[in-house]
Amino acid sequence: MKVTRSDVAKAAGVAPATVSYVLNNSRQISEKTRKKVMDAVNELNYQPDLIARGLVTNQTMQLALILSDIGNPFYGEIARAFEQSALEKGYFVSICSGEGNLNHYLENLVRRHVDGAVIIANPTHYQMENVKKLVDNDIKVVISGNQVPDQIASIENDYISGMEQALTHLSEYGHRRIAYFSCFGNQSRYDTRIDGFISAAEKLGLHQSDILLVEGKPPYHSDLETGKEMAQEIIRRGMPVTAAVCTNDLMAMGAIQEFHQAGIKVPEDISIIGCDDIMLASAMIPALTTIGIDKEKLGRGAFALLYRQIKSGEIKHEKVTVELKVRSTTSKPAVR
Amino acid sequence: MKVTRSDVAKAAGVAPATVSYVLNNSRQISEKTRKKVMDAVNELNYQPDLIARGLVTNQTMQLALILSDIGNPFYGEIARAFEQSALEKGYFVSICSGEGNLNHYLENLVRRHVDGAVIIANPTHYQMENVKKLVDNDIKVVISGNQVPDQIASIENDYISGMEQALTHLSEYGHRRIAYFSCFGNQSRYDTRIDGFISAAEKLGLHQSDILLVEGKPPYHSDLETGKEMAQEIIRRGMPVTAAVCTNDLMAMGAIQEFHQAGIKVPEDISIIGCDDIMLASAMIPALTTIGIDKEKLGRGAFALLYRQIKSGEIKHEKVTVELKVRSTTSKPAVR
DNA sequence: TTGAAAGCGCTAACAT
DNA sequence: ATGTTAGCGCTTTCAA
Repeated sequence: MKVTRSDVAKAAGVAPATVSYVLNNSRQISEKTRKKVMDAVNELNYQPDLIARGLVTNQTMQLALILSDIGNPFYGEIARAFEQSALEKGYFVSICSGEGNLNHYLENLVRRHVDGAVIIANPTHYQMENVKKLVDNDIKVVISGNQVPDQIASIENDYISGMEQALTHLSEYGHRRIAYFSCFGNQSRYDTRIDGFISAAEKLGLHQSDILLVEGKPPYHSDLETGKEMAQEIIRRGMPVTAAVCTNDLMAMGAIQEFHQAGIKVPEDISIIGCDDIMLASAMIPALTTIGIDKEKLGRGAFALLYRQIKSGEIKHEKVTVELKVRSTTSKPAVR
Repeated sequence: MKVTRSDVAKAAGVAPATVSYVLNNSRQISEKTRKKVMDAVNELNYQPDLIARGLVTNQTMQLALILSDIGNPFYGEIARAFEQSALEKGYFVSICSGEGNLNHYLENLVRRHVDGAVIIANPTHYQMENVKKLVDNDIKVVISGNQVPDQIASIENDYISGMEQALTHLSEYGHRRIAYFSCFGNQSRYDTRIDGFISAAEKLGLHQSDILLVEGKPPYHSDLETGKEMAQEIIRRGMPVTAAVCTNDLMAMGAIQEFHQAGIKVPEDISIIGCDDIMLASAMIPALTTIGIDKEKLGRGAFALLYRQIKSGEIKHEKVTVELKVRSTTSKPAVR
């Protein structure tokens, strides 16, 4: 049978409220009473019911982490970091994934009284309007990977710098004709990667006709399959580029595999750069050159931002630095 | 401001309870009243508060998925499948990961009144005793990857068959000296992989002195690093085997990388077999030969088992078939 | 320093 | 067919 506060009160010979007071440290309590209560608590192994508490305090000590796809190791690694730091502060985290249904989740959060939510997801998978509803219901929100209004906290990777590092690296090797494999539409301004790619290309003096933007299609997946399809497109077009930068590592890996199967060598025939630096990027052979995202920092940073907002209401916008990891899928282009 | 049941009742001109009755379909209601209520509900966009409801029904429509490491794509893919099917039935899922702290989580679950929990984790990361506490508190439980008492439902992969398939495959290629890289201790009986390996080796008539069990060390991680270390050990011992089967793909990938760096070719010099068939196993080059686990089936099956138990109390033990995926990290051993 | 009592938003047993 | 009422287990205001 479940032990309640009343059981403890009875055992300790005090009023039920007193038990709450000592457990929450919300009142001066005599040493004697405190001891009586604590003894009973330990004896009965009493743990306050969080649902009941939540009903009155409107605090559930529960956070939601909303992700495009928990099966993607990139999100998995972020989730690990986020969860770890949330746990340290006593929060429970619900991970909400499942591509199409993100809106459904958002509605659920207010009914469940979560204290806060972090959204790290493809912007095409949810509506900002629904996020506003969270805010209206006093649920604190932190977003990554979208254009957000000032009133919503955010944490973003510095993709502009990342793309510049990537293109500079390729340029130094002598690449002039470079593709970008985007999981978004070319007109999308959600993501700064495309802009970063374009402006870096300009800065390096690449001809506009030499850069090739391969765009994604709804529902804008960013997985192995997407990368394969884009590689196929490059092959179909007769290999008009000597290098390609991809939206993420999964797409890069898919592309590499596709090229490999077509007998096109990476990096000899085409250099490939990914983005994210998932754990396996460095383990594959050849090791993937990629724009390294600090997933630990992103996950922990997102929590810190959320926590701060819950505690003090402060809304901040943070930027996380990224660093190109030069490995073995890039090299000088073959002379011809 | 939050809209409550009373607001709806007032707007519809009925008693608060009536609102509950129509929403829950728990009583005969005249069409007229039903319409009045539903109109008010839609007008005000009322959503019953799940915390309040949970307090009285003791049902939270919330499930916990307890995983060793959500950063490991194997678990990520399972989580995706589990979450998907839970969502279809209206459940919310909290993913609890973070290696050392699993016990901490288990305690939390009863305070949060989750309706059920699925544990797919390294048995060394939690105590069965704590699981019993869940059961005592009427939280339904399904476990995978551990030895469970009959009263606890389970879903297991048929590793025995998997190992037999793997060793038969190697044997057909002519391998006689084979290692097993375990993330567990050799004495561990949690996991059927070791047993499966040993009995398959016997069945195939391999000499006991030809098989080499490399065992893990506390805290029994099963990641890239572990695989690397074990590969080093094989190298240090002068390559006494021509093939190795690993506890999971991550370890296999780590091992392959380590061998590669030492100038030992896979599969020419040593054949490697993984286990899990994570998404990237087929994408890497060379593609990984691995014991394929049906993660979709495992995740969905775990939910189905849990759901059934919640609805009818029925406790079942299920076995999921596995299938060796022969790819490119295995070949005939070099003659010498 | 402690106790009593109201109420969080809901369900369900009891009345009408 | 509908309304009234008693809790669920807790926090917190008000009283002593």
